[in-house]
Amino acid sequence: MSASRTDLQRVRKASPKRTGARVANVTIVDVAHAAGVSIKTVSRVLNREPNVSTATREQVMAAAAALHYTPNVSARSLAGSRSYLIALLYDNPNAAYIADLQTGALSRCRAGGYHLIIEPFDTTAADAPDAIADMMSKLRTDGLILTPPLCDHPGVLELLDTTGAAYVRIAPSNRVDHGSVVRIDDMAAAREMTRLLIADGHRDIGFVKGHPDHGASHQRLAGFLAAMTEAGLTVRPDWIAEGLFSFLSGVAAGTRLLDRNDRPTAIFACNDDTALGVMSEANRLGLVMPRDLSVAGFDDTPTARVVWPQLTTVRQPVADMAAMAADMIIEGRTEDEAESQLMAFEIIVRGSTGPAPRAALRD
Amino acid sequence: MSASRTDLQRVRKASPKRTGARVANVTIVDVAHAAGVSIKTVSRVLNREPNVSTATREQVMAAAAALHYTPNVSARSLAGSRSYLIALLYDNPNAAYIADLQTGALSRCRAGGYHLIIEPFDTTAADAPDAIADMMSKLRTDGLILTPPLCDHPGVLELLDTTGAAYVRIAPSNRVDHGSVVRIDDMAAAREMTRLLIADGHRDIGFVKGHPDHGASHQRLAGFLAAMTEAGLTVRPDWIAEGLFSFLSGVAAGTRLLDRNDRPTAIFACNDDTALGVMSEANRLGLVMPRDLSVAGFDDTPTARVVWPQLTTVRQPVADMAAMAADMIIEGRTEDEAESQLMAFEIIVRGSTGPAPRAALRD
DNA sequence: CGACCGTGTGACAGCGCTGTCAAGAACTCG
DNA sequence: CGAGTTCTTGACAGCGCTGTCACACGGTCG
Repeated sequence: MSASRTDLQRVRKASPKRTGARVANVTIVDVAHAAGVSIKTVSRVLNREPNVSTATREQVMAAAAALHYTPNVSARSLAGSRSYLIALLYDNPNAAYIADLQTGALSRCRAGGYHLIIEPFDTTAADAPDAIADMMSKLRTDGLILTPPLCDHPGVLELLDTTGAAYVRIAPSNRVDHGSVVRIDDMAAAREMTRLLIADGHRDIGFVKGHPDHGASHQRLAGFLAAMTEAGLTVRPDWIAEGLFSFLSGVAAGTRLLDRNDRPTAIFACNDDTALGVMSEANRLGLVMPRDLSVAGFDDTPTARVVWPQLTTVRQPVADMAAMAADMIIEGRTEDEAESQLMAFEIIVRGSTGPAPRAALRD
Repeated sequence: MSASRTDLQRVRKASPKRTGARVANVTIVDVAHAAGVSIKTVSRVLNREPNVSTATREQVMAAAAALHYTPNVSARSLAGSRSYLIALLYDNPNAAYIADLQTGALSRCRAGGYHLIIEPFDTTAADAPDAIADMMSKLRTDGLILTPPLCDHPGVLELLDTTGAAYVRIAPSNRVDHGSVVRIDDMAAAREMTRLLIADGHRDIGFVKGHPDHGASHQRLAGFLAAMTEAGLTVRPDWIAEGLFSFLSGVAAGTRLLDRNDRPTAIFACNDDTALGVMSEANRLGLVMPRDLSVAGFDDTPTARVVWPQLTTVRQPVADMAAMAADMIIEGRTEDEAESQLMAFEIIVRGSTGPAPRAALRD
């Protein structure tokens, strides 16, 4: 212990070119010296390469630990083929969703000695692919995680395919079999949620669509329709409202569906923000939930637990999905054959849904 | 145009060691060749160093543009003193707050050719400083942005001071004159909000404290007390409830303050999440806002606009604060004398506050 | 008009690490 | 027991760039 401490002191003093103010930098040379081997052998041990004797390996490990050695990412990136950098690309207004993705990806990155670069991109900008290419050549990222709606951007996908970059798409909507993919079964989730409403006695159920650019929107609608059909219920076209995944579009949809005499007793919105908009409008119209109206969402945003009544919704394991994506990149599972992972969802029942009002007793 | 295009082709073909699948990498050598100068001169132009003739500068710029050259960050970091990497460190449950910080910091990073590394840290873990030191030596970050509550962690501050790392603290609570700082005047903001409630006729005002570890909590309480005192109003100790910045602590505070006969007509909570908890509890107790109770928060989280009624709150320019912090690091303004920036806040009046009920008419 | 200075430019070393190759040690087998 | 094979290790080049130094040139000044 105290010996290694002394070593450290010496090494620090010996190296002449420390940029004074920075953290002390122990290099691979110091470790090699301390362990009595060549730097290449240290490199082998650190990279878990085969063909190193156990004795050597342990010596090196001990020396590295004693010196608190941490390999320099830039040097590794420059010399080798890996940069230990993963970029998370997004263009998504939903802060909570992004935060969850980051948390998940970061947990896996940290475990693997990787770091996460986050880069927001404006999907609508014409030069989005250029900006991404620029970033990739600057940083030499080992892989990209694409989130909706970026994961469906044709130009971006084309760029990545032609350059052969490693990338994983999270919850893509179209071309689901294109590239490596991590997603949930949106259709099945929406079907289950609809079944829940039906089981509560609802027969007059409205639906608010999601943003047409997100493929999940269409799958969720399909799930809704499937559940209605299998229950023998008719779907009224005027009870299906447009939506854009935003709170305000939910308010507008709420007005369309609720500010009338023949309104549905339950509304299933394509995501939580929209559902919250519907609830806000229901409040304005004096409807009490779930007595007069049941509302269900999709995503389980933090806000869903905070409104009154709390929102019944579908939970996607967003963090787990991002962790899986990071994993696939770190382990190089995007290389040969693209992989597709289907993750489990969960229906979260809270106060915003309840038994359908018995028509005879009201009005 | 077509000439340079041809050059590009040739260069790509000529360089033997492209890792096939990656993005084509134009190096500084290619640019130097195309411009007919040495690589050092190209480097000078790219780094805006002085003593380059205008003619040379323009030649180099043209060649770089034609070749779509982007300097490799790792190589720059390894060879030079800057890494073009800024780390945003956080340990904060509030996704929206972090997302805003990221957005702000990223906007400035991108403008300066920098990249943002995000690193969550568990403040309570004993080895937080070690983990940060580890990250710094791995990545050689040019600077760190510390957010609450990390920006008040004594061990972390000590580490950064001894290593001489560049860092900026966002909204620190204690030792405000320590290191470079970006913040708002929490006390003034809380005072103004309280004045607003008083101007609405409220005399019976409750307060929910923030997390005791965040200095902002204390300053906000001080602002509240100052406004009450200057208006000649007495502050009832039993109308000041503990809080932890969380929704649940808001619910608990709501129970304490509202589930009784002599309750305040207005409650000012130290942040939005807490205020939302109070509102949730008010809803449960059948109180209608703002008729029976006014509630004000602090932060202007996205949720504040989404609940019913919408929450009156204080908006901090979170993104701007992070952008300022990134700016200070990029321009090296943390080096010599520490800088302290005070940013402007804004009172956002929405539906959750209104005139005080006239006591004579109710009860 | 020679000593001196500022300006513009390039040669070169080397940042810390990994990939390649070669060489010695240890082991196998007919 | 010698040739062939595998294991273990190290020397060395070089990734793409910046920092240092040196050099050539034109201008200034006593």
